[in-house]
Amino acid sequence: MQTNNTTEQQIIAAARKIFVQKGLAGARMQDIADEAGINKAMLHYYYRSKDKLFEIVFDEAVSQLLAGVNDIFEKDMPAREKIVAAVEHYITSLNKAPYLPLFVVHEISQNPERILQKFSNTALLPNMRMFLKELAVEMENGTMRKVDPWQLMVSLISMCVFPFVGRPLLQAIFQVNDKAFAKTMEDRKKFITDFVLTSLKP
Amino acid sequence: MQTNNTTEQQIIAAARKIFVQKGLAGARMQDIADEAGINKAMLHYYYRSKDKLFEIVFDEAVSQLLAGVNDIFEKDMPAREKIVAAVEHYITSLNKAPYLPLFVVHEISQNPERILQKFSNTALLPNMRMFLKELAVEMENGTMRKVDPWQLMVSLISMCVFPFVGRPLLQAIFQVNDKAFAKTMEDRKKFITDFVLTSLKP
DNA sequence: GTCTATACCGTGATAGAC
DNA sequence: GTCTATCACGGTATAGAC
Repeated sequence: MQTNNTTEQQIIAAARKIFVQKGLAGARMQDIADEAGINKAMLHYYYRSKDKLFEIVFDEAVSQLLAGVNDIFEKDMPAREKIVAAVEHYITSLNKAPYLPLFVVHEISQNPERILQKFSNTALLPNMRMFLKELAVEMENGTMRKVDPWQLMVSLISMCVFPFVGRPLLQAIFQVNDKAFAKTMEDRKKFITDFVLTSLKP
Repeated sequence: MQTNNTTEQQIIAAARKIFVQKGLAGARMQDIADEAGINKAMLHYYYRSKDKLFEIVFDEAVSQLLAGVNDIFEKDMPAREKIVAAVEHYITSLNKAPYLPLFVVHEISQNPERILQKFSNTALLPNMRMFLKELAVEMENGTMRKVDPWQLMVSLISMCVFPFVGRPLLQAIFQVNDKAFAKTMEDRKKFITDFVLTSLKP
């Protein structure tokens, strides 16, 4: 091979930026080409179509969102510590890629079928189910107040992820800039864990 | 006037459905025309452009999302009861229009400037600020555990709204159908209020 | 007010020279 | 591998007959 893979990488980086920003329908191949500093023809040379390119970016985004969380639930820890670890991991991770959740959620809603296969080859479901069982056991033992484990799980995810999804709206309502927002999310780690663990005290 | 406003209304209804489903960039004027049972030319006759039509639908959606919440915060009630009322109202309202939040949030992220003026002519901010102050007073008095009122507010919104935003994802992960989802959200009202009020006990 | 036909342009994708 | 030129299509929008 004469060429190194720099061009492919540049294209993917550019595609990631544009697709995440504008979505599949809103993104233009020209935008991606400009961002990568090449011309449209090259995009089709390396990746056959817009859809092919998008699929790569989308899959990568889903993996990034799910990575780590799965590992945490797998660890051998008390449920409470898993909650703390998950919140810590999730907010740190999202602070680095704040636009990912909205992108993924929007594209899934545009094409729900796309997501189904992605989940079949992930171990997320079994690990999450196991965690829900662990919660149920603690509640049965009386070491944790009884609540619906599923609702609890959804609440945890909501409290961590929603601020990033609703970020433009929240910033508009509460008048905070980007830097203040990131700082607030950093503080939010402690708030969520305290808030949740307090509510779960037996 | 020879014609009644049925056609206008049909167009708006169709536009609402298509725009909310596919977003501004993804929606086609042809889709809207088909949905309304007329032809494309009529769309431009009644509403000059796609953007004009979109703006009407979008403004309506924002109003629908904000309406009611504002009234609740304005009422003369203890903070705890406001929380209960807000959760009840919000989930009931979203169960009737589950795709609105994702639509609004996505379009705001595409064009953040659009939202700024909408908020300036809404009394949402002052009422919300007042509510935050009420929470702070209760915490000062010791009738409520001390937490950051802003983080609490964001958490409430998150727990109510996120399940609808992440609905396709949640349904995929936890394998529930539409009907079961609506029922689960109905149950969620009680979960959220119990969960939050328990955590806020002094 | 409602339709058909069409102008006009942007877009994804390809052909073909180098 | 990289570029320019171009095709084919679909999109918004308008003209103009009825």
